[in-house]
Amino acid sequence: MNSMFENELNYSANKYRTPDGAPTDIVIFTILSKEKNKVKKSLPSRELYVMLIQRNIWPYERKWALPGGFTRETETVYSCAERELKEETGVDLAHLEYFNVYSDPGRDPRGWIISHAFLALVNENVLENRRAAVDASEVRLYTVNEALSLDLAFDHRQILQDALQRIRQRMLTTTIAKEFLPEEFTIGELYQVIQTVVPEFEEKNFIRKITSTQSRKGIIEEVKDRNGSLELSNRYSQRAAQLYRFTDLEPQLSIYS
Amino acid sequence: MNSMFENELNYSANKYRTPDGAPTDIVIFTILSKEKNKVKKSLPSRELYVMLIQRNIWPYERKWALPGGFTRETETVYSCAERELKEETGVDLAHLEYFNVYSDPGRDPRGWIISHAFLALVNENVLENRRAAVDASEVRLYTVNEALSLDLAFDHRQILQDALQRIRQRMLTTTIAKEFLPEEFTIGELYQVIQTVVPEFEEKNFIRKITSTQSRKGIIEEVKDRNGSLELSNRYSQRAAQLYRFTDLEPQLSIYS
DNA sequence: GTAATAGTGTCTTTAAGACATTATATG
DNA sequence: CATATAATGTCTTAAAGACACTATTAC
Repeated sequence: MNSMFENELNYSANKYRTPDGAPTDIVIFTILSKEKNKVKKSLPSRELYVMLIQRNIWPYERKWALPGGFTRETETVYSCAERELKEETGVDLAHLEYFNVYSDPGRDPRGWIISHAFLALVNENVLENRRAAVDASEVRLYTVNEALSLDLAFDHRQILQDALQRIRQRMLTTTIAKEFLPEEFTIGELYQVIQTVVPEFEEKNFIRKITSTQSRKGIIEEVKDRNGSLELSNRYSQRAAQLYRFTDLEPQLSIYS
Repeated sequence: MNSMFENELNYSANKYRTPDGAPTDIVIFTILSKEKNKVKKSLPSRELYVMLIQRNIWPYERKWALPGGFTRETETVYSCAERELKEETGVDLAHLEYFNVYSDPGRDPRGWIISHAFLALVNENVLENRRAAVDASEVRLYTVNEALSLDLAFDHRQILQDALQRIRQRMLTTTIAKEFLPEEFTIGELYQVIQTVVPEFEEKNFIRKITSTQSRKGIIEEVKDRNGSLELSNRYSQRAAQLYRFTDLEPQLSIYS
C-alpha cells in the first residue's frame, strides 16, 4: 500500500510499521453578539462559540467532533487545515494557527493516526452568511461551555481545552482581538472582545493604558477622516466614541524589561 | 504493510495513501562557557551551541543533520523525542518542548514523511560528561552561526531557524533561563545567559527591575542559609554577589495590562 | 593602587491605580 | 430628566531611565 523508498536500492526497505494517517483537527472559534436592549443603545452581549460537526459514521457515530480531515500526500498539514476550514465555513482568509500534535497510541480506533490541531478565528459576519447555506443539522456552533460538557469524539475534549488555553494566551499577548472586530472599532468593543475570550480580564483604566502608555501606544491608532478630524461612532452608545484601528505593530513582551 | 482498520467491517477500507513515517527532529541547545581571564576573576564568555550529527547513510550522506528518529506505533511523538534526546545526550530530565510540524511534500526523498520538531535545552555540565563517552566524530556541537552556515540535510536549516526564533521568544517571556543556569546564580550570570541567547537584549538597570518591580518581583528570590542570612558567591567576581534562585512562579504577560 | 564586578543614591519622567466628575446623545 | 456609554481631572504611589557614586576583593 505504501510505495516508498523506491529511490535508492541500497536504502534498507521500510520494515517498520507506518502511520495510518496524519489528519488535521480544527478548533474554529467565533464570537456571536446579541443585541441586548431595544430601548436604549447599548453594547451587545458577546459569547465565544466553537464549531462542531456530528459524525455519521463509525467510529464515534452520532457524537460531536471537531471538523477536520486527512492530509493528502500532495499538501502540507497547514494546506489541509486551510482546505477543511474553507469546506466548513467558506472562509478563505481567517486566522489559522497550528498549536499541537496528538499522537497517543489508541487515540483513534481506526489505527495509528497522528492528528495535527489548529485553531481558527472567524468573524461572525462571515460565518453567519455561510451557516444558512450549509445543512444545519450536522454542523453547529456551541458555546465553549456547552461544547466542553458534551461527550466529544476521540480526544477532542482535550484538544478543545488546549485550544482554549492557547486562544486566551494569544488574546492577551498578541493582537488577534482584531480577528473578532471590524476594521474600525471603539475601545468599548475591544474591551468586550477581550473579556469574552478571557472572562477574568479586568483593567480599570483600560482606555488610558492602551492609548497613553509608552510601551503599548502604537498597537492601535485613532481613525481620522481625510480632513484629519477624528472619526466617531455611536453604533453602541448614546455618546459617540472614538474609532480606532490596529496598526501592524506586533508588541514584543518580556518578563525582564 | 499497514494492518489497520481491522476493527469494523463496515468501515471503508483505507484506500488512501498513508504517510511513510512520523519522525521527530530535536534541536538541542546548550550554552558553553569559556574562562576568559586567568589573572583576575571575571565572568566567562558564553556562547549558544546546537548539537548536530553527521549522517552516514542515504539520503544526505555525510551532511550534518539534527538528531532525531522515527516514532514507533507504541509511543507518542513526545516520548519519541525523549527517547532520542536520551540516546544522544544521556539526559533524562531536560526542558523538551514541541514547536512545529514540517510536512512539505518532497521534504524527504525517502517518501511522505512528516517531521515533528522539538527544542531541548541542556546544561553544559550534563552534556560535557556525555560527550567524552560518545564517538565524537559523528556528533558535534556547533555554534548557532556555524550551524546556520552549513549545508544541512533535509529542511533542517529552516527548522533550526524556527527553533532559534522560538528559544529567543521563550527566553524573554518565560523562565527557561534556568535551564542554562545552576540552581543558584548571580544576577550577572542571569543577565549574561539572556544576552547569549538574545544578543540584542539590554537593560541598563537590570538588577533593579528584576528585584524591585512589583510585577516581576517573585520570579526569583534571594538564597539564604539556615540562619536566614543572605548567601553570596564570588565564583566570577572580586566582590561577592548575592545568589538567587528561580521560584516556581511563571509570569503572565499581557499587552493590555 | 588597579581592575573587575556588585550594588546604591538620587533625580526626573512616565505610568499605574483609584475614583469622582463631566460629556454626549437617546428616548 | 433618567439612562447608558465615553472620556477627563486629580491625586497618590510605583516604576523607568539615566548616571554618578560607593563597595568588595584579587592581584
